[in-house]
Amino acid sequence: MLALVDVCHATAAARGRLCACLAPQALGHLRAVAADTCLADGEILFRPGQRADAYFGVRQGVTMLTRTLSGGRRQVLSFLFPGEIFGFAVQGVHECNAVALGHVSLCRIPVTALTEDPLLAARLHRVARSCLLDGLDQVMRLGRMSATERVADFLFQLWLRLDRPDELHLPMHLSDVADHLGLRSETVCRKLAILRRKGLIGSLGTDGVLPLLQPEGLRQA
Amino acid sequence: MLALVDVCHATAAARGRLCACLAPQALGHLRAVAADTCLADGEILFRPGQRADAYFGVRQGVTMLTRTLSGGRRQVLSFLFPGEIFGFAVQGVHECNAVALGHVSLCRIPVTALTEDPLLAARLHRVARSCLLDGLDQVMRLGRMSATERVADFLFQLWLRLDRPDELHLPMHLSDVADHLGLRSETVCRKLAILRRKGLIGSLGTDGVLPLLQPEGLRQA
DNA sequence: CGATACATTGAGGAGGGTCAATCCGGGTGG
DNA sequence: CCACCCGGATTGACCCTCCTCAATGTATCG
Repeated sequence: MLALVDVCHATAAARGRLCACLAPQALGHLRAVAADTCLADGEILFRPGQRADAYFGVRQGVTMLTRTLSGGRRQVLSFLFPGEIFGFAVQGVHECNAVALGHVSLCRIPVTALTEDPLLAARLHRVARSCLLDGLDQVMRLGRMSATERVADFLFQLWLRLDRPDELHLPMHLSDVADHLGLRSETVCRKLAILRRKGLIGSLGTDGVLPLLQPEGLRQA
Repeated sequence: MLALVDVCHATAAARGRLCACLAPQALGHLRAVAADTCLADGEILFRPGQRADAYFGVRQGVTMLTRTLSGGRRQVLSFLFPGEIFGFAVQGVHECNAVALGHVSLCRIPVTALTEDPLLAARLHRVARSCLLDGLDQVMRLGRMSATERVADFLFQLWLRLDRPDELHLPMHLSDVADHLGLRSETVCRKLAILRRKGLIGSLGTDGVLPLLQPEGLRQA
C-alpha cells in the first residue's frame, strides 16, 4: 500500500501531479483508501461505456488512453507517465480505452474517497482541469502544426513533463505515437530521422530509449 | 439581472448546460451573484495570461475561444452557444482568447461565488469535465478524420448541441470554422459544396443561416 | 536458424494547401 | 437611385506534404 507517495516525490516538478498538490493530511487519507493494481503489456484497464468507479494513478510504466472511430481508425488521446492521474469521466462512464504499455503498476482511488474527503476531491478537480490544458496543447498540435513540428513538440512537451531528462524512455511503438499525433508511423519515423540529422536527438534504441541532444532546439521546430 | 435562468429553459437538452443540472436553491443563489455583460462584434472578453476571476455563461450570441501559435497560426478551440459556460482556468490564469461573434450578452459568475456555494462549485466542475469530453471529440476530428468528415461532423455535433434545429445560425466566418477544424477556409467552402450536392444541407445564406436537409446523413460522412 | 514484429527507407499518388481570379451582397457616398 | 467599393465566399489551377504500398533491415524469440 505505497499509493502514490513514493512516485510523486521523484517527479514532483510537473504540473497536474496529484501528490505535488496534496496537503499532508490528504496524503494520509489517500494512503488509507488507495489500492494497488498491476497490468501486463497490452492489458486493458477499462473500455468505453464501463462504469467509472475509480481514478487511477500511475506508479510505474506508461498507460495510454485511446479511442476508436469507424473504420478502425484509432486516436491515442494521451500517454500517462508515473505520477499522473487518469480515469476522469463525466457521467460515471468511461469514454476511452486505457491500455498498459509494458508492465504497469497503478494505484486505484475509489470515487467514494472523494465524497469522504472534500480536500482530495478539490485537488482531483484541479488535476482534471489541468488535463483540459494538456488537451489544448494536443488540439494545437493536431490542428495547426506540420508533421515535423508535431513530432518535435511531442518530444519537447514530454521532456518538460518528465523533468528534463537526458533521454526519454518511450515504451510505446511508433504507431502509437503516430496515432497520437494524427500521422502514420512511417511519417513519424521519417520526421525523427530529420530531427536526428539536425543533431537534436540521438538514435531511438531498440529498448525505446531516445537520447535528447538539444532538447531546447525541439521547441521551435 | 436575469442571469442564465431564462436562456437555459430554452436549451436545456444539451449536456453540460449549467442551469439544466442546477438544483433550485443553487439557481436562487446564482441569480444573486451573477452580473450581466455585453460585448460587441469582435470584442475580446479576455486574453491568455489574464487573471481568471469569473466564469461566463452565454445568454445571447456566440463566443469563440482561440489560441495563437507562432507565425500567426490560429486555432479556434470552441464555439460557445447560448446556455453554455466557459472561462475555466487552471491556475487562475486564462489560456486562450475569448472573442465575441456578433453581439453577445453574457452573465458573469465570480469565482468567489464558488467558495460560498459548494453546490454551485460541484455543478461547475461537472461542466468542466463535460468540456473535457467536447475536447475529445475535437481531437478525434483533427487527428483521424478527412476534411469532409470534419465539416460534416462539426455540423452534426452542432445540430445535436442546439436541440436538432431545422437550420443552423452560424455567426462565424468560414475562416473561423476552418481554424476550428484545422483546415483552410477554401477547403471548408469546397466541402460544404460537396455536402450540398449530396442534398444533406442547403445553401449558406449571407445571414449565416444554413438549412439542414438531412442532418442524420451528416453522421456517416 | 527461421519466424515474427517492428523500424526504416523508397517510389508513387492523393488530399488538402496555396495563390489568384471572380462573384456577390451590403454599405457608402455622390 | 446608382456607381463604387470592400470583405468575404466561391471556384479554378497548381503544388507540396503526407499517405499508401511495398521492399528491406534488424532484433527478439522459439
